[in-house]
Amino acid sequence: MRFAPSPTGYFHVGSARTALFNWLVARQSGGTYVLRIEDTDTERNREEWVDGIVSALHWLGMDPDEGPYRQSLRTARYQQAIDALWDSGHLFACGCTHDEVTARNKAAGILTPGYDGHCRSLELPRGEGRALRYRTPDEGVVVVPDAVRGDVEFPCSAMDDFVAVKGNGAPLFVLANVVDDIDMAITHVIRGEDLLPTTPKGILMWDAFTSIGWTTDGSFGEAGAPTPPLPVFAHLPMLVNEARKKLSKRKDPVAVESYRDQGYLPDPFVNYLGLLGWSPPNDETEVFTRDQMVQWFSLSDVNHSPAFFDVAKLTHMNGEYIRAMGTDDFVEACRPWLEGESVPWSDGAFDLAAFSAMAPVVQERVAVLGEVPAMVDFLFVDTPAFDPDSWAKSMAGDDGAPAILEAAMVAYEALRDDWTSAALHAATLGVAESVGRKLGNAQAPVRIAVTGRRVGPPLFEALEVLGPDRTLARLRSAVDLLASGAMPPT
RNA sequence: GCCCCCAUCGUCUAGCGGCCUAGGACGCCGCCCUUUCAAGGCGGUAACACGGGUUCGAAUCCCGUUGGGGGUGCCA
Repeated sequence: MRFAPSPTGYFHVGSARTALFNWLVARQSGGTYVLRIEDTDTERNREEWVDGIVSALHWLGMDPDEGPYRQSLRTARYQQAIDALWDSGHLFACGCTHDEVTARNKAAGILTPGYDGHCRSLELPRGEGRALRYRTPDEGVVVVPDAVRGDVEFPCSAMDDFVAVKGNGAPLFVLANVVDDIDMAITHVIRGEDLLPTTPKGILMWDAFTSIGWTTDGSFGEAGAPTPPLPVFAHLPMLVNEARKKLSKRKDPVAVESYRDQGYLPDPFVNYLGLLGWSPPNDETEVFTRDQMVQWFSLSDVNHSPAFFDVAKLTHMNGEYIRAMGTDDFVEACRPWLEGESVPWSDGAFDLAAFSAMAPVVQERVAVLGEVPAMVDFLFVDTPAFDPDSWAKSMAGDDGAPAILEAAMVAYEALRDDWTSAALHAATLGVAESVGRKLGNAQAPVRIAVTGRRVGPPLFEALEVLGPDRTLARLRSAVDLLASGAMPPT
């Protein structure tokens, strides 16, 4: 099978899902999964997008068995195919522009799109500026045998003589696609449903190649093999946005790269993708491994209706996977987010040992790795960045805050030789009692003084890792800040 | 306009004629646990688009309607 994206932008989640389903069929059938870059449109393709596709597939754990092959490198082969189709009368030259066709249609009272067949029987010679159109049958139907939907019939009467070769001689999608599928002996064409309406055109062309005795050129195997039988087609339901429209590269968050950068893990990402348009046959669980997916997957179980890409559910699943990791693996996975360039602390301030000590309680609290730095930044900065709302509510807005902070300083000072979360817990409990509050309420000023926020990892574990010197210094400066009435640094 | 596809909770889905007073998951709401926040536990909210058939029996099969989507490029 082949995964055949066009390098016109970031790697799309819909493309990732298509790649996955191809990969699954390949893995379970012993087939070869080929990456083919469909870059015949030189205007819109850029090499950097090819790199993006390759690296995204690698991240997803779906490196191709072969490729990337590039259609842009196979123009000579397409030329042979064009000549063969021309010589056998399947193509005719047409110099009409889109505007001319529209104008003629309009003059004839037809306001709807479609080629009017103007040059069909003119027998124009091939030449610069003349496109080559495929002569579609006037009647009959083309059946697309689809592994997901069954046979889908398209009446030829509704099929235009479509352009197969541009006026400058460059092949268009359908032609390059079919020629490659033949040369590569593709057995399964698994792609998005948006391609379903163009499939009958490809089938027509495939049959034409068969009828003229077209043989493979040996670029992907044995030369001279006859055109293989039609592949199995499978058109996957579209991935849609909240408005139930096809996911748009411009308007929707579809770039796989951005999910990777936010700290989504490849395994839950692939797991979630597998749930879009398919579900395991046992209906026992939605969380499964790649191996299980390979074992259970079947094209015939793929749904027919569009699926909404739900980031909330993906995020939940990502969190489940994070929580299931071993601590060491979690720490390792976090490192790019902690040792990169956009961390909220200065160079060299990061301390892996300190983070590792906090890791278990952090791990339970993040759904994506990108949330980790904000969870532990207080450990690595000189002065915590204070959240204005937290300060306003539980410090400036709480008359009891200074007393709590003072009492905490005294209690913690005595703990210097027994600086453990358990001892800190007990001491803070004592502070709370002394001011007549519950622990949950009394720990708020301490938490803000030390971490800058009302919300964060469990306080006593955090204090233990921070150590007595910094903890006490922060309590001191919070008291001073409160006394001065000044706003804290944010 | 024409061609094609689709239709179960807000979302992803289970269901392939009786096991369905429709199950699970995400989300949302409530309670419990609790050191804030999470996590976890328990409970709740919420769906077979509509109309005809077929059948002893239909969410499941057929037809139609409506609604949504895709295609209709010298893009892929």
